[in-house]
Amino acid sequence: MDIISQIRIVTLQALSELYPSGRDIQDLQVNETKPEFEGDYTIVLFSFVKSLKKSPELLGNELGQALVSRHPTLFTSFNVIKGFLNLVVSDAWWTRFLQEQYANTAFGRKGNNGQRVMVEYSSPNTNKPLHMGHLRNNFLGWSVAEIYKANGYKTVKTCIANDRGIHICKSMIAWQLFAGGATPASTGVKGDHFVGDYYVLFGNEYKKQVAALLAEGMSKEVAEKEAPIMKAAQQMLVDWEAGKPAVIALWREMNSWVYAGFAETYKRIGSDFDKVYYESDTYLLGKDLVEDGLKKGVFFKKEDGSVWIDLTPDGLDEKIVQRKDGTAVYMTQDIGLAVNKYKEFKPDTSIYVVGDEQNYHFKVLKLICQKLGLPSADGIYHLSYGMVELPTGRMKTREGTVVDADDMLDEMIKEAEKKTREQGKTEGYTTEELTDLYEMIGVGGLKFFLLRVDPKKRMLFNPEESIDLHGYTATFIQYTHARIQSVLRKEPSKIEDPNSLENPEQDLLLPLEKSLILELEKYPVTLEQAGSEMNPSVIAGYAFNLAKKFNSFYSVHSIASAETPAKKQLRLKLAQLTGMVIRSSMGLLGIRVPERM
RNA sequence: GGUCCUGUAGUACAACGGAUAGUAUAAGGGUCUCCGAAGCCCUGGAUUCCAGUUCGAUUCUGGACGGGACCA
Repeated sequence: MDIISQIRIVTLQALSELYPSGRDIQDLQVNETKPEFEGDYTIVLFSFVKSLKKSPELLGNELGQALVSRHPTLFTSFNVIKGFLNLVVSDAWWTRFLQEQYANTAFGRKGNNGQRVMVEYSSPNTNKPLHMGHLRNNFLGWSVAEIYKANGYKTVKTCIANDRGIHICKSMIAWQLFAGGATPASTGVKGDHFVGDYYVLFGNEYKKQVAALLAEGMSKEVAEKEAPIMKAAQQMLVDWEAGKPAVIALWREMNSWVYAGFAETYKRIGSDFDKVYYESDTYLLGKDLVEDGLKKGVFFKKEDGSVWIDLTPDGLDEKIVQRKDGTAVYMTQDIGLAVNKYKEFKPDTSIYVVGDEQNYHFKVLKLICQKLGLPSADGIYHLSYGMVELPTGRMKTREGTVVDADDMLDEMIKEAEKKTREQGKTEGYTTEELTDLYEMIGVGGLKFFLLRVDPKKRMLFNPEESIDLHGYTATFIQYTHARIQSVLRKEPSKIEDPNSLENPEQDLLLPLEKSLILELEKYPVTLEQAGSEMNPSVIAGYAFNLAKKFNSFYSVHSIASAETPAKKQLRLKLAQLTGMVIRSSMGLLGIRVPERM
């Protein structure tokens, strides 16, 4: 059990025995002691001085006295300052913790809890390549799934490919008009970029046509509707829905180019899915649910035949769920897909990693599902993340201000190579090992940069800063790992002698050793917190702090030539566990760590 | 018009209602005859404003002013 829980339990016990009157104390706070005071953990006394009718000082002293005398193996001493009871945890407790965990490769991970979580993320449109926003989405979704896995859940990673609709028709029309039969293979252009280029061409041509119509005296509104290329795209969408073979064939082919392109990028960033849904399969879903909802009286029909739900009692609006022509809206599809997901995987929780511009949509989705009485409804959770902005403002595809994912990855890897060369520590590496190392540093750096921020917050992406390899970065942590492995490699005497740590009187823990152990001990709790908050940035912050603590420790105390054999064993174990926890926590972010760099 | 999110050093990010608000960057200084200096150590700067709740507010409530998103 983790130390804070343990302290909480013994404290509650002591309190109820000392003061039978105040048994129902709930808000017991156990915090880390601030560095300027003596102690490891602190109990905040203010919250229950009132109910016990004692001064904080008296209460603190009585409680501290009781804790130290009843649990001599846990606490060695205490002090009371104002309303704070500071407890010193015994070195023996910390060394026993280290002894028990240093070889535990699954440290922090939980066993199967029987719960199932589905995480939908990535979900790209198939008409253009991925950009920074998609990367934040991918990294988040993948990492949250891994964090759940580590917390004992069964996870299903899923993705919905938005493979149909007007956007892809625009690329298709432009390709027909301007490509002259060119393909990714014939041009050597990556498939998603290739198709994206035609999407841009469509936009340019459309602008030209609208301008021409305006010059003829047409109003802006009419011109935007009448531009021939737009009409052609809309016709193509109609033909697609009618299943016209030539259109379907072209659609298939262009999508296949895009998928090939995506596959390359996914491979590079390590994204994977257990199940991919396609909008072309799901866009008609949900129609029978509309019928069902009408029957149940959850929905109502307007005079024009459109179907709505009234959410004004819930503080929202009326929301359309089926158009008057009987076609589905996004909401209906999403309900249908939610039902399908539930049928196939029975998740207890179904997480959607989608940008915060869709907060309203998901609120409504969940509410409708609940009103329909769908079993999946309560498990729906929108993991909403903020937009990625550039120093120049928001990214806009149409204004060409997007940062392309592939370009950014290339740049990061190039920078990693440059800096690694400057360091000149890679003697004896093969070419493949070098390539792998550059990717590890480059891709890892980008992932860390995007994951270190609380997901729900908007974040600023500054390309200059993102390629920095110092400070709060993946590289710093990777470096720490490499250096730990270097020490362990050089240390010929194996870690052994399980009893060597049980001599606390002789070998007190030094402050830097202790602070490192305390940090290591927090890993399981941190992992739980990251899971319950669905927040990988918690892990990122933890891994950084851990690396920092190790570096501080390492720069002062020698491992190889420790003062005593027992100290050496202790430090070797510390180093080994630190290395393992770094690897494990970075792994949850999808970031690999090198043995050397 | 309505709903929701958000405001912390020059910049980017932290802080279950708890002690003197942390960290990174950027300035400057120190540090490799000794396990990896992509490191370590030292030195300055911030809670938008006004009320309220509380022993205690960056945190909770209301308002003002900024920033952002969504709904028709």
